Amino acid sequence: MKTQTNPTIYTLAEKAGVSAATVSRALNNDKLINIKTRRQIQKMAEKEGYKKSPLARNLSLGRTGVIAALLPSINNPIYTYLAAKILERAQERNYSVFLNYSEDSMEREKKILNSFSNIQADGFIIFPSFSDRHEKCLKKLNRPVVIRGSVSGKCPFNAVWIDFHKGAYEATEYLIKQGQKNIRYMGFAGAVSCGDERPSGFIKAMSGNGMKSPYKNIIDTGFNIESAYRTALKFLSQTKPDALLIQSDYLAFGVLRAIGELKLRVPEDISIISFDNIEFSNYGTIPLTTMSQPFDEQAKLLVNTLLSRINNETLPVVHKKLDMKMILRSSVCKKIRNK
Amino acid sequence: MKTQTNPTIYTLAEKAGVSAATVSRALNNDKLINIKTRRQIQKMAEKEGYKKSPLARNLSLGRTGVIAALLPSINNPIYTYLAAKILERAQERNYSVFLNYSEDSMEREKKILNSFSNIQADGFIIFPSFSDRHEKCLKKLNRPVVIRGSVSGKCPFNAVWIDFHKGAYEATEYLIKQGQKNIRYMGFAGAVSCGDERPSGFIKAMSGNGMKSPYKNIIDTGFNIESAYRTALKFLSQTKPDALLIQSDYLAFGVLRAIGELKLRVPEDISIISFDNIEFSNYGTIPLTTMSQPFDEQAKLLVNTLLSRINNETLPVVHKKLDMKMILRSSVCKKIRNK
DNA sequence: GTGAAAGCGCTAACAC
DNA sequence: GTGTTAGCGCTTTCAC
Repeated sequence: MKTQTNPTIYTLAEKAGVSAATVSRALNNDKLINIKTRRQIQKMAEKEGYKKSPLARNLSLGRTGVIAALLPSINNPIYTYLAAKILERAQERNYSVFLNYSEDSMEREKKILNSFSNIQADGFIIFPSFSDRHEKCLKKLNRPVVIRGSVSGKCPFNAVWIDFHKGAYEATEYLIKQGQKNIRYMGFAGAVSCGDERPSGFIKAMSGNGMKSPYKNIIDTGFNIESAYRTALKFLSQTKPDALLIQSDYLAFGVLRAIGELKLRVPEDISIISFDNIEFSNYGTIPLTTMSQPFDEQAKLLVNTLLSRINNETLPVVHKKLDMKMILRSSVCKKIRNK
Repeated sequence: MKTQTNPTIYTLAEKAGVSAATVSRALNNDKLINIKTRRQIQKMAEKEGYKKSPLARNLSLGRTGVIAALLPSINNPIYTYLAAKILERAQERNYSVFLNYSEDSMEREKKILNSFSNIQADGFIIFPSFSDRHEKCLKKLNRPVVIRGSVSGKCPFNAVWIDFHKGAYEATEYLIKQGQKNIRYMGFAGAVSCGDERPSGFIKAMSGNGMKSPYKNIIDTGFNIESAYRTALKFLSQTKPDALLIQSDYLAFGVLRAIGELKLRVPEDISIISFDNIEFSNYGTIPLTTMSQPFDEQAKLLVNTLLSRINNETLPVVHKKLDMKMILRSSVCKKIRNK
């Protein structure tokens, strides 16, 4: 019972009395090989506990078997969740994923993007969070890329994104229908420069309802939860809007802290709708009404389009927009006006 | 300006008029190579945009360059955060990480563990969440393992864990000092079987203060946030304890929803301490007092001990216990008794 | 239908 | 101090 080294196609070949090439073909279920020998070899491999070496395989195939991903943040669960789903999908297809997070700095985002040309990956998944001016950089990669974010029709890369414009529009309309008048949008202003269409959806709904200067109703929270908290604390101690539309559930939790400190009640004093439908949004003191984005479908789409492109570089570029769904919970109420 | 294939040690060797072996050595900064030629080759590699192929390197070195990890859950941010930190540390050392989540099923945990013997990895990081009876299974792996969880002194694997016992003890003592009397512990009972020492710390503190039958004060919430919510809703509509000690911030958010629905206030009606110090615990309507566990240090320790072991299998087994720190926030108050 | 042999890009034992 | 060579485990072209 000695510790023996793992079986390889050579040891199998020897045992089976055939060549290594035959074993290789048989294990890849190559139709060229006689069905009987094929089965026989497969059975024997199974029995010997044979495991393909991805390393050797990939080296031989001239690929790396890794896809590199750039995501915005480690703290917002939507991204770690998406990352986990991307991982799962990729692992199913025998790819591994090299994860990177830009966190809250444009410099870091650029740096990582540049470092991507040093890392050999078969393809890239990019969530731009500070700038959409990455084209030259991504072109230099010289490898398939899929962007998670809205792009113009002529963008040469695959892209999948969420219809935040429509989502924000619907959410705002809903608030208005509930009798809310003084509504503010809160979010990271920098996101607009890389295709965040929530503000524009908000503005469209507000102007459509005859409200003046909706642009002034947009408040920059900064990128992270702490800055959202601080901004909200300052803002809400001066102003008492009826309702808030918040860029993400994540930032909403920052705002909620400010609301709690100011002894305001949700939704009686202030209604809230946010975006994403992270698991936490359904828990905590007040379950949040939110615009849900599809997780599994999105992750699947991201890795599938990328892998198809990797395996066939001549495929046409695909741009795919996904819809949101409103999840009604307890953070919005009907506004009763007594005047 | 044609698309040329990447430089290899061979193309470099040719250009430099030396052998490939020399290039390889120079790039590994091997002292054997004349310092001048070394620098020269390094410079040229830089200039030509040479990138080492990890595939070829690892194949040659007879390793895979991957470490496989089994974590409990994709939803509790503490694990995704820890995962991200583990990833970072591993990437620094040129290892990639194969992540797996057992989610809420013992079957899945077992299945993944078994599948680990099929995946060639250089080492394993295991967070047991349902059972600690994995020894035979882990032994079969025949590779270095580090366990994140408490183990007995004779456990043959590396392990690092958090001193939850002490943490729970201190948290409970603190509640008692604040005048809380009727205190309950809520958490996933199944965790005890794999070394969760929070309940025992809680019991020790409670009995030490002369409270009778502290065992009855332990409530099983199940594994996930939804079951924690349901359990709390049922429990709290019948009983009104002074304070709750909750196994994790994550589960606390489930409990908070129940508290919110029952129109109870934190901390006026009920005080709360939980564990982990995830980012969310500092936000939401009420910032949570929590027992913080070290993230960065933990991740570093996990991958460092594993990698040392991988590179030197004769190293002694290390068991390392990490301390918690109490983070005072707003979910606990002094209990004023009027009687 | 199967085998021989070269090649993927690197490392390391051995020779000089 | 540097070169030669074999080898890591697989795929695939070309022969037979």
